[in-house]
Formats: sequence, C-alpha cells, structure tokens
Amino acid sequence: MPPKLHTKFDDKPEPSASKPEKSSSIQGNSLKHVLEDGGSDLSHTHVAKRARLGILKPESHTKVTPSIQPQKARHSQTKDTTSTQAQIPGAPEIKKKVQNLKPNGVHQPNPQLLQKAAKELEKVRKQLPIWSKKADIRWALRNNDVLLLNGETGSGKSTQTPQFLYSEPWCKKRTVKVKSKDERDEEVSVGGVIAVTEPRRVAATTLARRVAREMGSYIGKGTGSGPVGYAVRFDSYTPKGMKIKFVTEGMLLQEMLHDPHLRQYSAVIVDEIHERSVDVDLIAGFLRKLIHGDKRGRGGIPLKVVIMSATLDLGGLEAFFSKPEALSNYKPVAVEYVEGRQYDVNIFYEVKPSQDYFQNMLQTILKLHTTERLPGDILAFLTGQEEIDTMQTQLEQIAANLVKTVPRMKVMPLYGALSGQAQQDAFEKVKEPFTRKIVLATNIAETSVTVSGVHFVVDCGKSKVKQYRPQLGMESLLAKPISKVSAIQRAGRAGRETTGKCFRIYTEEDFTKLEMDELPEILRSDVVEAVLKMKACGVDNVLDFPLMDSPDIKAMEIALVQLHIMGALDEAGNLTGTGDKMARYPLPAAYGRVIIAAAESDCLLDTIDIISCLTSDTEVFLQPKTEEDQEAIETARTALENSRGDILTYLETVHHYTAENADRNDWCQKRLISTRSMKMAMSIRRQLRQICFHQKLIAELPPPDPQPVEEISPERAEIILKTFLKAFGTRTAVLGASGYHTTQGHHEITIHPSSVLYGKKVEAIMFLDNVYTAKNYAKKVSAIQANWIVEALEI
DNA sequence: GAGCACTGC
Repeated sequence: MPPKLHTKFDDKPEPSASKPEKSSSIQGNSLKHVLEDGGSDLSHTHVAKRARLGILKPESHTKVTPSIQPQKARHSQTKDTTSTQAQIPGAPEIKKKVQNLKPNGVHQPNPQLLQKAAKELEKVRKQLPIWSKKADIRWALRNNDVLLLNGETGSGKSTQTPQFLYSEPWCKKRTVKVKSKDERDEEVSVGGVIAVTEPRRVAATTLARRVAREMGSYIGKGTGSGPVGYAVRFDSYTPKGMKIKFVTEGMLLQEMLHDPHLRQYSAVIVDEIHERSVDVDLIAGFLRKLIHGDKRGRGGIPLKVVIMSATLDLGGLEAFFSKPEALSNYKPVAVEYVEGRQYDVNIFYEVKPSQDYFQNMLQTILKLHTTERLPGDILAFLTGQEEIDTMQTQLEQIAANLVKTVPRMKVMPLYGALSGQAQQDAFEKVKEPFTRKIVLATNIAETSVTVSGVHFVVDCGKSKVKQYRPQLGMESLLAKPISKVSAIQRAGRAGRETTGKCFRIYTEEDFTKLEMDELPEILRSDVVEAVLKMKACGVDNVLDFPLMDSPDIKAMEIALVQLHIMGALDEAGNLTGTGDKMARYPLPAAYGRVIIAAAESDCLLDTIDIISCLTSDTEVFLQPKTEEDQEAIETARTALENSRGDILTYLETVHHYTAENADRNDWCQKRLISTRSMKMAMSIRRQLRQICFHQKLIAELPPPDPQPVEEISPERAEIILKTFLKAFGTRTAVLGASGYHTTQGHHEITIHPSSVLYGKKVEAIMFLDNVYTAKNYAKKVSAIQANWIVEALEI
C-alpha cells in the first residue's frame, strides 16, 4: 500500500509523486518497489542534525539557531556552489553581463562595470540562506577562535563566509616581533588574508572566480591587484591586496612547510571537511595545535578557524577543537547551522533483498524510462567502469527494440578514466527531441561534478573502496556498501532542479544498517606520506599528533620504519636532510627518495622523465579495444618498448614524445598513448625540474624541447634501475622453479599483463606497484640482477 | 591475457 506522502515543509502531497496510480504502477510489476515516505526520510537527516546539536553542553557558549526556510525559498533555483557547473543562483542574465565585460585598455575590465555587476550580484547573495546568519557568524568569531558551521548544499557558505569575515577588525595585517631560530628578535607581519581550503582544484578556482566577481573584481592572469586569489597545483593567482585566497588542501600543507605558523593568514576556513581526505585530517590536526599551542610564532595573534561542512558530526568536531582542560567559562567553539536549499526527494526501496542488484537496476532504469514523463533524466550510480560498460551495452540493446511511443534513450557513461570531452558530454543537456538521458556514473557524480537535468536517481548502494593492508604493504580495491551520508548525497542529486525520486536497489532495513559515515581515508591508506608530512612540519612524536581518527599504531610504526629505511628519518626518528627534501616534492615519498638518489648518481633528468609518467593521473598506455588494433599498436610502439621493463619504456616514451615537434597529438594517437596523460606528465616534468633547480640538484635548467632522441646505453639503464632500487629495494622478487617470489615475505607474485615484461622470465624483478585482484600482481616491473638487491638494501 | 572509485602536492 502506498503510504501517505508529504514533504518536509508542507503537508500537502506533491502532486506528481503522490498519485496512487503512479506508485501502484511501480508496485504492480516485478520490481516490487515500495513507495516510501521520501520527504520524511530526507528530513530525518535534518532531525538527526538537530538532535546532534542538542548534544552540545548548554554552558559552552553555543549558538544553536536552526532555522527552517519557507517553502518559497526552497523552491527557487539552486546550484551546487562548488560544482564545475557552478552558476549564480537566479541570475543567469547577470552572469552573462559579467562575462561580457569589455576589457578597458589591455587587461583590466572596466572597474565601473565590475562594481555595477557586483551590486547586482548582491541582490542574489542576500537571498542565500546564509545571508541571515551574517551577524551571527561575525559575532561568533569575535568571541571565539573556532566556529563550526554546518551549512547544507546550496546555503552559500563557501562563497559568503569569507566575505563576511575579511573586513573584521581581527583580520587586519599586523607587524609583530617574534623570536627567530637563533633567539633574535625579528619583525614579521602576521595576518591580513583568509585562506579557504577546498578538496578539489576545480572547486578552488571556480569559487575564487565567483567571489572575485561578487566583490567587484575579477581573476586575471599573471599578477594583478584585487581582493581574491587562489593557489592550486600548476596554477596560482595571488594579486596585490589579496584578502581571500582559495587553496587546495594539499597546497595549504605545502605552504605549511615554509610557514608552519601560517603567518600570512588571520583565518583558515576549512570547507567540506566531511569528505575527510588524509590532507584535511592533517590540516585539522595542525590547526588544533595552532589554536591551543603557544602563539609566540604568530607574535601572540590568534589564528581563527572556521570548519565548514554539509554533513558532519558536530559533537565529535566540537570535542576535537575544544581544549580538554578548558575552564568552565572558556568558550572555544561556536556552532552555526544553516539550512540549505534542496527540493524534496522521495525515496523508494526494494521490498526484498536483491539477489542480483545489477539486473534489478537494469529493470528499474527501464521501468522509470518507460513510465515517467519527460523531461527528467536518470542518474544511476554503479561501482566501476566494467559494470558501467556492461549496463550501457544491455540498455542500448533493449533501447533498439522499444516501441515508438516510448522516448528514445541516450546512455552516457561517466567515470574518471574517461577523457575530459567524454565527461563533458555526460553533463550536456540532451539536444535530440523526445529523448531521455541516462547517465551511468561511478561516485565521481556524488561530489565532483553536477549533472544537470536529473530528476531520478538509481543507487546500487555500493562503491569501490581502497583498502590498505600495512603488514603486506598492499592495496586492494573492493566494492563495499556505501555510508548513509553517501546514500543521502546520491539521493540529493535528484533534487537539484525540482522534486525528484530516488530508487535504492536495497531494502530499507539495509539502509538502516549502513554506517553513518565512510571510514576516513587515513584509516584506509598507507600513512607513509602523512607521517613524513607531520615530521617535516616539526612534529617530533607523530603518535602524539592530534588526529580526528588515529591510524592503528602498527600502521604508524611500519610507516616510521619505512621512512627510516628510505633515509628520511635517522635512528632516533628525527627528520634528516633527505627527509626534508623528500617532503617538499609533489610526489609520493618513495619517488622523492628516487629523485635524491638520482641526483647523486647523475641521472636526475632521466629519472624526472620517468617519474612524470608514473605520477600522471591516468595511464600513459591505453588499451586497444580490438585484436586488429592490438597488432597495429604493438608495431607502432616497438620503438618505445624497452626489454628491461616498464621504467625504461616510460623513459623511451618521453624521449620520443619530446623529440616530436610536428604533431604530438597525432604521435600519441598512432601509438594509442593518452594525450591527456602526456600533457600532465610534461607539467609535472617542468615542475620537478624547477624544484630540483631551486634545490641546486641541477646546476641549470635543461634546454627546451625538442631535443634529439638519445639512445639509452646498458650502463645508463643499469644506473637508472639501481637508482630506483634505493627506494624500492623491498619491492623485489626473484625467479624460482615455481615463478617469482618476493624477497620480503616470500609471497608468490605474478607479472601483470599490462607490463612489457609480461610472460618473460628474468633473474629478478623490481616492481613499483602491487595489487591483489585475481592473483598477487606486480605492476610497473623492471628486470634487475639479484645481486643488486643485496647491494641496495645494504646502503 | 588483466579489468581499478575519487582526490591532491
């Protein structure tokens, strides 16, 4: 029986969702979906949030001001403030005006027009839910060092909070006296800028652009002047007079290596802390130390901290940032709650646990497609590329046989490995008439991007999660149930533009059994990088470092030992000069170690070329789809493949690519090499060369490309491989009667088919990557001599 | 002959 439907703020049922015929039409088929009270389900999370706010001690100076926005406000147009498709809510015409501003002179747009546009934008800003909290937020930070701000999606927290604060009296730049390392007094300036951290580059740059416009400025090129800037890898803009700076989390950590007291800043705003990346966990720990520790490094000036999140455990965070020994009248933390803007989404569950969620999902998508009226696209969450490809094939087969009265289907895959253009295609609105877009996505669509036009979400309830096993030093990737927060986030994707529906391919009971939050990344990863960063930022005892969630002590100890073996830490566990250098490369610690070894053995430039390929975010060598392609590609690649393995194959590839001066895209296409990957590799190569030049590891920057291809002599190859062995000596295996066995632990290991050494038998191998899937596979493999291993491990 | 989500310096 369909239960009574009502929305959270309005007891009147939504007309489209409440028609009994419609719900019974869903119930009356094999899908057996039960119509659930979606409004109350989503509002359940709101209730939960308020309930958690209630945990706060009454004596702690907490301002709890949950507010319910009137229905009207909730039904105005909303957009994700951090999405790549970020738009100014309700003001497309203003956006257009701003974009069309004609430059006055050469670079600067007309200031009067900018001011006028900002004035217009202010009208829109005043309608944002957070606007009514302006005074509360300012008041909170005048009286506290820390503010926890729980702002839902669409509340405007990311764009407005820094603007509320930059003109506050505590935000002024000051000149103070501090003690230098050798106990001398020196004058430094402290404060004046607010940093806002974002987990992704697109978020940092698009938010900066938007806030600049709201402030009557704009983001230009090179050095300009203006109140807003940003810094992400490979790109930054820090104008004169900058008051607000959007940065990625990794970038702020990098800044902390040079400026551990964050003297540039009056405040740090941490956005999206609920995503809980390793970097944001480290930032939270450092900020807590800065707030609670002595402030002499900042000349006594406190750093203000705002922690922002859409969904967060405020109780836990409040405890984390409170001083444990707080006096009864000490008020360290304030809490604000801002209602977001989101249309209601009705949730439908399976009645019975599904045996085959893939088939159920297929059925649900078809049912939605054939019964729901247009417009209204479908977004389906699956676990991975393979599932998505299969689903696409099956849906398209069925679509070909649909009757003419049913809309046509446009099936679009969406996952990270797709090219930028292919991803863009999934965002585009369908142009064809009488057609419904069906986007099959991984959890890239959960946070990173917004797909427009979606009214229906189908959620399989699973996602692939990386899990690290410290004892084995191995990672595995498994499909696991998602968290409640994730499930709600996925459902919310149906309510961006209008009231939506979400079909969960699992039972309501399964939903209640889900964990509230995802396990934070720091508990699922190798902590070598995290430990090195802590050490480099001056943390002597990493086991004492305040973390919201501390990894297993064993995992920390293994990381410490690993860093000692690599020479980053001495016997006493103190950071060495090598370790300090390693922490400053934008690379995993092991590759940092290789760079240093390379400088000593005079193969630095070649090593940089190799590491640039290895750390580019997509695979360099694409996989051919058909067998004919396979043969053609293999012939085209012969000049690049080096019989000594994958490392030297990458080197050959960079040598040939950079020697190519005619058409690099064409060069890549002929060899089925990813152009995106090679472009990124070239950026990394430039950055690493620059850093090594500054560290004086190379005397001068190498001449620009193209350079003639140099043959890699056997002697040179040996030097390069031995250089990598200095960091990867423990990642080796020797050939026995029954295949390869690792030198550490004597586990059986097989060379992965993606390696040029696949199926080859050599005396010993070194592998940079190790995954456990069907077998224990070694990836990125090189042929070495067994006696080199002993040599490498002795040093 | 494998099959892998996402992000960041």
